[in-house]
Amino acid sequence: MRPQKVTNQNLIEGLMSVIQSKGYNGSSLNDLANSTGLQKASLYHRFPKGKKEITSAVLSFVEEWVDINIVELLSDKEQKPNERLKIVIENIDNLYEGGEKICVLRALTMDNNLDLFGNQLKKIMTNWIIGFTNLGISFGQSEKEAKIKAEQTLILVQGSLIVSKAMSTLKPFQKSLLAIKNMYMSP
Amino acid sequence: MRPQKVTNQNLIEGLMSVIQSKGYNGSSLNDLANSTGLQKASLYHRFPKGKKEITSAVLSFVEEWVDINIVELLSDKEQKPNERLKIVIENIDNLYEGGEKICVLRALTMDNNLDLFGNQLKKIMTNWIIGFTNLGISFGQSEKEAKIKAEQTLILVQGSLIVSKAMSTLKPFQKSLLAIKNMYMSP
DNA sequence: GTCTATAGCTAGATAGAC
DNA sequence: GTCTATCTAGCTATAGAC
Repeated sequence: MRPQKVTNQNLIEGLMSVIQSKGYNGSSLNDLANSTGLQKASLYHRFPKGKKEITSAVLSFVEEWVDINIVELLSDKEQKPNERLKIVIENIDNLYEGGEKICVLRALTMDNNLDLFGNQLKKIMTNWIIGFTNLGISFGQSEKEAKIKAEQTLILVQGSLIVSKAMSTLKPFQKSLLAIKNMYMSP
Repeated sequence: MRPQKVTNQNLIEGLMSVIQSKGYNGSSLNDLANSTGLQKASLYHRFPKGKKEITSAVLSFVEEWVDINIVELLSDKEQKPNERLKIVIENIDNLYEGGEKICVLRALTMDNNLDLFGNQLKKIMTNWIIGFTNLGISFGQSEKEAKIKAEQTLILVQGSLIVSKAMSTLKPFQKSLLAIKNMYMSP
């Protein structure tokens, strides 16, 4: 067997950036192959089911990323709630590059793709909400209140990314991150 | 000349529903033609520049709809602010069919089509924000405060539509409409 | 103004050499 | 495991009859 030209890790990062900016239907296998330095046929060797499998792998990567960089951090009772929130907000900011990047999740919520990836999308969003719910509880909120606010954080991030993109200014996203902070830190 | 089989109005409504659910890259000319009852070639007769022109026409329709059913109503000083808000919230609810429908604007901020439709998207969102800013001012807010809240309404609607879609429940959207009401009506 | 037919192309996917 | 070459289906877009 020949040696791998590209590690799986680098592969996924390249693939994700294409899907993130062009969406599922907008990303051709040529685009995807070019982003990795491999040929189309080689991509099929790694992902026999083609674009669907590639996208699913990207979503698995995102799921893991969210678990590590959001959910677990927010749930870590060894850290003060203030500190947890601060770090996670920074992570979210970095993930979307300050609001420049489109969210992979949004890119896949179109009708034709929901059948394919709906379960993975739901899981990632559910985990995100669980993380922020844990944070709210640590801040002394009731579980019900914490859940409502947690859902709100997801809505604010997703919504502000759209508005930022369409209005070509990063301010709405940045302001929403601030609003999330204030939601928890001030009364 | 033969008679038109379909009026322009009916044409646009069919076309919009396809683009709304499948996105720009996800909508083929066959999809678009089928949704209208015309053949592909007939669509080209009505929209010589093809899919781009079709999409642009849909966005013009949306722009007009927003102007009439949101911006103008919110700015109408003959009506009490409470009343204006109530009616507009109902209109938004109907537009998205309670949260079932994807927003055309979102569908087009996605696939790297911003080069093609960015200006129209920006205009529609700007108008939306102007409308709600006028409402806020009528409620006694400062212009600055009103503008911030207006932008917030757009973020909440867009964000909650995504979350509703992904989580397959209409609750986030419905709760966000309520939150918008409370944003203006309660202190 | 609408249709059928088709050109020309690019998409996703596969075969087989190395 | 990666490559070149190629298949077929679907795409956008056009030509021309009615």
